[in-house]
Amino acid sequence: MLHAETQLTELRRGVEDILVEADLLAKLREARPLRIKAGFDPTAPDLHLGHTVLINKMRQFQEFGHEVIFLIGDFTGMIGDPSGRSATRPPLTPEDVRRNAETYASQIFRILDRDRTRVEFNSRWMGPMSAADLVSLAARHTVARMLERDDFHKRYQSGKPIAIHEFLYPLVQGYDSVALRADVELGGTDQKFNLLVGRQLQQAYGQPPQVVMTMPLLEGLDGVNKMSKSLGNYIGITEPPAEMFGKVMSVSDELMWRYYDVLSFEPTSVIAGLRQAVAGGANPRDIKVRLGMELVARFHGADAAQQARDAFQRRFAGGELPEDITEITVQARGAGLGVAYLLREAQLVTSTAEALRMLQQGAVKIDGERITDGRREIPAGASHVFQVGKRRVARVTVRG
RNA sequence: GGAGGGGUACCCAAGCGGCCAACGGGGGCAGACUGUAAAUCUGCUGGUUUAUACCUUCGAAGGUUCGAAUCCUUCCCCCUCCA
Repeated sequence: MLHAETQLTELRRGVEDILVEADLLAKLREARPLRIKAGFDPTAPDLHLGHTVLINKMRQFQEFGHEVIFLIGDFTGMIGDPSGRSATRPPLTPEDVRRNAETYASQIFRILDRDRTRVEFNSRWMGPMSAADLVSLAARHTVARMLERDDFHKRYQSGKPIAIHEFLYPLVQGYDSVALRADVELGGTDQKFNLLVGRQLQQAYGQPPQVVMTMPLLEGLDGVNKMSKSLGNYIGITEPPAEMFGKVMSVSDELMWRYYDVLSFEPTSVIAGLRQAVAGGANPRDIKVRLGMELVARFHGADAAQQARDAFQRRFAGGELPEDITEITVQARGAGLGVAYLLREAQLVTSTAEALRMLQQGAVKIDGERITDGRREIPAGASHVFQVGKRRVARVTVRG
């Protein structure tokens, strides 16, 4: 096992907060595999790179020889984390939970080592808990401490209702740490309060308190908002290689470094070297290519990464067409079809008005030749490659 | 319960009787350039068989007017202050 100080240096990377760092160092010095816990929602997972910041940290612990526990909060899911939202979630059936757990597995084991990951469900210990046990658990925490949590505090102050069961969510999550005898718990910065409750409960149950590590929320492709599916600024980990690579390349040169810090597995020393290279005049594009390849390789393998890069370079640097072009057939009206209508029928644009705009802006090419006349008729039976901008391409055949 | 402020296109936000398909910003798309789907600059950013035309849109429904996002009535929804 690596020297404790060395581990700590790498583990600190990309982390928002470590509470308490001295405790972590002490635990690492014990030179035993630590139990690293991270909890996940049992709702349908569709992970993007933002989520992987946390999973990457789990992997890092794993590489250092620690025991990683992937905890699915199937019991907690029935309560619903009160953080922020007011609407209660619909309860999940056991089948839902099992199916979601499988989906999780298929996604996280692209990063984590399956053989060294322990998957747990908190219903295992929460399910059999008796009412007396629950009261006993509740007795170990105080209302005043609960009200320290920001959203509880605000709601209490403004006289908005707080249901009793909402207090149970942090308690149960904290009790999970007791049940697992966790040494470290990982979570997003928004989970800080819940993670700290775990610390307090462990002490109340006579256990050494876990170390809490919070991970920052990753900025999305726009570099401003947090990465989220609803904002559309995300890179999903199941996206096809070409898509994933392209999205990485679309990140600004500045944001690229942020992604390097929290998403890359390259050692910090290597990244520092890359920064120096760019400062010395190296093309940031090439550094970005490197990051794109690392990420695509992680989720799709090295071959796919090579292909994605080569295709990208041929297409955008070389101006070539992509290799597999979508084939579309549209119906002629009379002897043929006007270009503007054809583009709409082929769904390369959403309306005739947009087609005319694109034509006017010189965005449309037929077999590589730029055209601006939307009235041009494509005769029935003809088949050409149509491009709208750089990214929309299709081979369109006009059927008579 | 009382007083006031507001609901405008994907988002924010101007307009307050005709020149409004509606300023400006963000986002998005496109072009140029390039070192890339970076940065920068420029243009576009309701729809319609391709249109100095027509249709739909400014919370909802009515009304006044030659003409309304702009005025009136009713209704719905948000926010702030007082109690």
